[in-house]
Amino acid sequence: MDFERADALNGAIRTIALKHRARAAAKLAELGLHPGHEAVLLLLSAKGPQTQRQLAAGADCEPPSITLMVRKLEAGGLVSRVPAARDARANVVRLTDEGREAVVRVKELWRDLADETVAGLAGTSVDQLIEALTDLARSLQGQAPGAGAS
Amino acid sequence: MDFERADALNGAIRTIALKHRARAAAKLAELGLHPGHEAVLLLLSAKGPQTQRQLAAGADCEPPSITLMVRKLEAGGLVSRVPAARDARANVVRLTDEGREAVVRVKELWRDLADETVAGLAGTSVDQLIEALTDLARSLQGQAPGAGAS
DNA sequence: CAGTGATCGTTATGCGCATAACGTTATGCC
DNA sequence: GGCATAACGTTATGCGCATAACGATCACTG
Repeated sequence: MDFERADALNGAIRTIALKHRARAAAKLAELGLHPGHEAVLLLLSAKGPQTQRQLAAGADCEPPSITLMVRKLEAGGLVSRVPAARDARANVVRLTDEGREAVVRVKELWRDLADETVAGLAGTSVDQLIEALTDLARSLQGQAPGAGAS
Repeated sequence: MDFERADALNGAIRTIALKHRARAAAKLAELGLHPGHEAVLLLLSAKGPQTQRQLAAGADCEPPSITLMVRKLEAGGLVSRVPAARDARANVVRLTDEGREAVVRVKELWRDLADETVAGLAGTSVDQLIEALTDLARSLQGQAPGAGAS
């Protein structure tokens, strides 16, 4: 790939990441949340109570990030942490009733964000975009860190 | 858009942003750089010496971020800051000779990163991907923060 | 049963990025 | 010229995310 195409690709990813995150942050702020929190809440909503390790894996981030996010969500009353029954090292995180209400709003917000995100597309259909993005995301997710050109 | 598609879209963007950034960070670390620095260096390389304000606009970030990045790049000897001739408030940032050498390596790195990024694609062509991403990036860049669904 | 290694979670630290508040300089209007 | 307003850059602060180092617990082996 020549430099111009590479730069277009990398630069577009950078721009998309920044702007999308900024928009998400603006919307989440109305609920007192920050970017990343929605991933935890939606995961808990989709897959039920789970340990912080599982949350880290599901949210594509590292355990220390989960520690802080869960602490904030707990302080906000959206989530509760109880020691795991069979493993004294682990905590099981679950949604509170208040958390379940918040999830409803987060889901609406999440749909609004997606609508806004695709609102300005010029020549790309939403289906094309989603397919391309999910393909890329899956590719990056599974890839070993040393793959590709060296 | 239903929630599942919205979540696929938003989640894919989040994953792509995280993984792409992590890969970029790993590569840039070999040059003693951090994510974001490459954007500044490539901008200076492409558009010549410019003020920090212009860098902020070109790199899609805010002036305080530029202050710190430029400071680090200057400490690393890749960049020099001189007071602007016609405006005592502004600094003009330019590449040093060492910075120009670094740009060469950053460009190679940037191409490698792009190659790795598309290496695992399943059903999407590189051209489709780049077109979709640049379309989306341009859309997000120009959009007013309040547009779309409310 | 004792000891070794892996695993869960936390703390410490560092960077990118953001917003808010501030000092300094430039520019517009009168 | 004098003054209000805007613009450039910096500092302060806060969050997400990362890695590295640590204590506590589990699981596996001799």
